[in-house]
Amino acid sequence: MPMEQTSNESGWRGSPDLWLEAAYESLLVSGVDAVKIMPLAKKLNLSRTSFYWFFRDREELLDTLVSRWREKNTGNLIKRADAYAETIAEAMLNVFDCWLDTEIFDAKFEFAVRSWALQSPEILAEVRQADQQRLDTLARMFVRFGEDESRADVRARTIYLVQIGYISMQTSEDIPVRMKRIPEYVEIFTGQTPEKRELDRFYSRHGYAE
Amino acid sequence: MPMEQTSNESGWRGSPDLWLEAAYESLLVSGVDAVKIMPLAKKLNLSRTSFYWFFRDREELLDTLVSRWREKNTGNLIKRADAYAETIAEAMLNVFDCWLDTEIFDAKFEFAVRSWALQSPEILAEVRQADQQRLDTLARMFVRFGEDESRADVRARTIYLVQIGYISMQTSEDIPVRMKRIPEYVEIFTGQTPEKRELDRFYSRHGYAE
DNA sequence: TCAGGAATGTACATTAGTGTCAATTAAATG
DNA sequence: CATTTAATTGACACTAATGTACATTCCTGA
Repeated sequence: MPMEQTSNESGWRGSPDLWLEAAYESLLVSGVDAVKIMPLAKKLNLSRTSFYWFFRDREELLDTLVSRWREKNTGNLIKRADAYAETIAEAMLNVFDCWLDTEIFDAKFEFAVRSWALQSPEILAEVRQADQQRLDTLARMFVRFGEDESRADVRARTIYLVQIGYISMQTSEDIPVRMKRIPEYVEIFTGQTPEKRELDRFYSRHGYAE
Repeated sequence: MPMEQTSNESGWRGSPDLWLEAAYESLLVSGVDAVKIMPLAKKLNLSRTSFYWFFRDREELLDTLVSRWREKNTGNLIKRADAYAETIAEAMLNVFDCWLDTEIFDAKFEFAVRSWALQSPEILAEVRQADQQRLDTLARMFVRFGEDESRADVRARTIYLVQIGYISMQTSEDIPVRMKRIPEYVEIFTGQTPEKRELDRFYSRHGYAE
């Protein structure tokens, strides 16, 4: 039976995942220009050159990071927007899951990639494509609940832009503060007041008691 | 009479402004890590070392860029939000001026600085302070028109976040598209439908005819 | 017109990164 | 236990950037 190839399960110290994880962390806290082999090696206490055993070059490492981002963030957002809901308010709350759970949507990762797009046309193209997909999905959600196309589009934009804006602000308020604002956001975004039971379902799903 | 010290008015080829302008452009199109003396020198067709006549070092150049940003963007946004208005819809439209006129608010500059904040705690502190000032001003605007504190706060956030999000998306739609969306945004943001004459005043101010 | 300061350029020393290669070490496997 | 394979390493060659020292050029005003 083959051994699991993740991390340092095998007696050796290094592994692609180890380097990738270190790269991911550097990207998040200091941006793409900090993702350099030398500093990563120092962080991992490995010789710089052993990196080349796992990756052809720095390029390849960065490409892997992008794939990771694409799969995680865009994928999950679309899933949430398409999830079952009885009212538009409930659907909205489903989407809000993304903004509260790092497992579903990685905001720091998102910001890091968007900043990266500034210096790389290829990344910019990736980001634009993601934005388009996400906006389309959100607009579709409103149409599903009877909003007309043009209105659905502006509403989708509002929601999405607020979130991207929030991410760009890099603020991290504590959960209670954000939870308090939720009903008001739902109302502004959908034009509908959420039912108490809808909110309760949402709060409980996030392990939050009023 | 002293000669004007801007640009290359004075028979010399170089000047602080020349370097600063080149730095500004590089920052905008490729991010702070592209603001390096060697490439700038190449761009300006000057010897790299003559830079040191005008600036102590790279640090000093970057500091100058930050001051520029602080003065332009935050300053003007606050002015717009405090401008005279008869209704909240009109006030909102005043603020929208920022999002349509590069002279008033430099969105690319804004994004570049925010991305820069990722790798520099000092810049992050600057950005946070700016956000706070801007949000406060916007909230004050809503309070002025009778909104209660908590509601004013969420509304201010919504508007501001949408704009920051828009900037982060780095999309550049043409003016007609954006203009079409304006009335809907006003409605979502303020809860009030703008009067025709208010919109007309806004459109004409931006040289746009329906 | 020429002295002196403003601006530029050349040469040098240093640092942080990149990637290649050949030698070596350590685990897994027969 | 010997062999193979996976992973690690140090030495080398290279590039792009930083900043300093010093000589040179060019404009300006006395």
